[in-house]
Amino acid sequence: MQLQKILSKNVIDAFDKLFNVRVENIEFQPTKKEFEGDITIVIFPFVKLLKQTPKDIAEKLGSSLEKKDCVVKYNVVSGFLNLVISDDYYLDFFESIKSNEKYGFILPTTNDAVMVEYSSPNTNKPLHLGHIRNNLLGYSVSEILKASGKKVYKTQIINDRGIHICKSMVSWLAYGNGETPELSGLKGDKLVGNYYVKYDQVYQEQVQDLIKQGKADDDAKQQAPILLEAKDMLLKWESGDKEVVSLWKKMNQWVYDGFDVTYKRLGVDFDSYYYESQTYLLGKEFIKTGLEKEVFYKKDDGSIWCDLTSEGLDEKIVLRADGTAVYMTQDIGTAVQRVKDHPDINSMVYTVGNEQDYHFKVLFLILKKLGFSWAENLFHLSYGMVDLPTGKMKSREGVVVDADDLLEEMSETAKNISKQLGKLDGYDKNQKQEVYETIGLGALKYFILKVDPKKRILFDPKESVDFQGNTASFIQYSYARIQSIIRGINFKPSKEKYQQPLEDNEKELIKQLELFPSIIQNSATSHNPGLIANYLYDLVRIFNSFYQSLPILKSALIDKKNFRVDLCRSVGYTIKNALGILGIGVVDRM
RNA sequence: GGCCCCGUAGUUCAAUGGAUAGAAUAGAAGUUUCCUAAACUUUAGAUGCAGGUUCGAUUCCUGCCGGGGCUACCA
Repeated sequence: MQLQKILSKNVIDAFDKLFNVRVENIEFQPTKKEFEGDITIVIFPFVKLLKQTPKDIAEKLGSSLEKKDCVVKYNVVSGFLNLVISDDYYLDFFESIKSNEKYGFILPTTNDAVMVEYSSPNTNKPLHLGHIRNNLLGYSVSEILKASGKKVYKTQIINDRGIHICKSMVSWLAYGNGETPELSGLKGDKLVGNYYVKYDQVYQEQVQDLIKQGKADDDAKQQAPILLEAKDMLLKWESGDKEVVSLWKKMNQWVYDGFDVTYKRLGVDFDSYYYESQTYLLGKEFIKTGLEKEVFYKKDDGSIWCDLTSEGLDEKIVLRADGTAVYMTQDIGTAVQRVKDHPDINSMVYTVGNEQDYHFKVLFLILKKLGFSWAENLFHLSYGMVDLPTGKMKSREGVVVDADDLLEEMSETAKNISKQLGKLDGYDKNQKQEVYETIGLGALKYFILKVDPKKRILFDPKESVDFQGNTASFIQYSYARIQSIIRGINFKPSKEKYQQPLEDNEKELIKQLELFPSIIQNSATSHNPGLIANYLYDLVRIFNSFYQSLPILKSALIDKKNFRVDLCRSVGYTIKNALGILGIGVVDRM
């Protein structure tokens, strides 16, 4: 049984007996290292309730807890009751997890199922650094949720329709000369991206021309010929024009194939894909339903709106006057479709940048108004932009860090450093490449994930990914050292052999191990982006490996006295720091 | 203008309303008979400003000052 549960029960009983008061929530926190003790109860909240001084309460409570179960002794510092936990408790606990191979990785499965959406790129631009942040967040959150015992469906919404796609298509038709990924050797997403850029160039030129001819700015922007072409194509597409649809399919496939290469290298995957082209019609249906239910209303020009002013928001369009779908229409359809396809899900997470905070506020509200039960459990995992030293990334101006380029660069950097250090001599070519990828991508992933998602990241491709300090490579290095130690030992675990009191860093290790499952659980349930970012369970595979090695290592600590001395002196610090880096030095819920 | 997010050591990041605000880097000074020095030890250094709430505020509230975003019949 977990420490917190034991103590919680005892404290509640004690309150009942001593003061004749039922208390519900007991606050535990780790004892600061300056004081004696392992776990601390904050007394202040009870002062008003009991009308006694904090010291008195703490003393009474302390003496009643002392010598019970795992509490050896206690001390009181102002309003803090510090409890000292017995070594036996730690050892017993350790014995219990030592045999459990899955300890800390998977919590008991529940019936909860959640769908996590991430990535969701536009099909006319290659993936960039912002998508990398998105993918890493979404994937990590999925893994955390899985570890917390939930069934997780990883998915994405592919924006495969709309005016932007038509822009690339128009541009390719006009300037492509039949270019394909095979002919050009370009990744499909890159190729299509080029034509989107081309479209924008031509469009800007045409707008300028029109302005020179005396048109007003706004008119010029609306009347550029290439835009009209694209709009025309959108209408054709929506009406199912064969040629348009076939071109659309072809170009989209190029893009998907290109994306897949990037996803694979990044190490993320999806259980399903949703295409807006397949859900926007369903969305339109629910616009109709909403209109009947008077959740929406129609304006004179025929456009349909949702009035959210009573909720403190404004009016939002949900269907254009010409009857075509907008973003909101599609998102409503997509959400409904997902629940239809997966009746067990009762919660959804959308990993989308914070510039869409408002959109999701509105979407969730509309879905609630439409009366869906699952609409109560929708969560927007919102994250900040990734800035470059040169300023904001702007895809239209070509100021972006391309995802593929970045991944390659990280791997190259790892390669160069490894070569300098000469640590990989004796590995064959494939092994080396694998190590470069692990190190390079690990550095990137950790660098991005360690930051609170809400915050902007300043990313300097050249300098910011370091290989020292609070970095993935340091953790990887620790892991490698631990493995190398373990390789050298044979131990036969036996509690009886252990005579000496636990040393502080040993005790700390066990505490951390005990804590691990609750960290996962709290990360998963709190929906707190900060927690999620900091307790990333699935950050590269290194983390898993790292934790797997800890119980083994701890056994060695306990059972091999001779070895133990060396280990504590030379490796204790490594582990401790690695744990600190992983963000689990924060013992707040034992 | 309205709404939302962010302001913590030189820098990059932490801190369920709790004890003396933690790390890492960069700076200064040291450490190699021992498991891989991509390491370790010591040292100095921070809550934008002003109020409020309370036993206690980096955290909650208000105002200001900075940075960013949203405020499209774009997605």
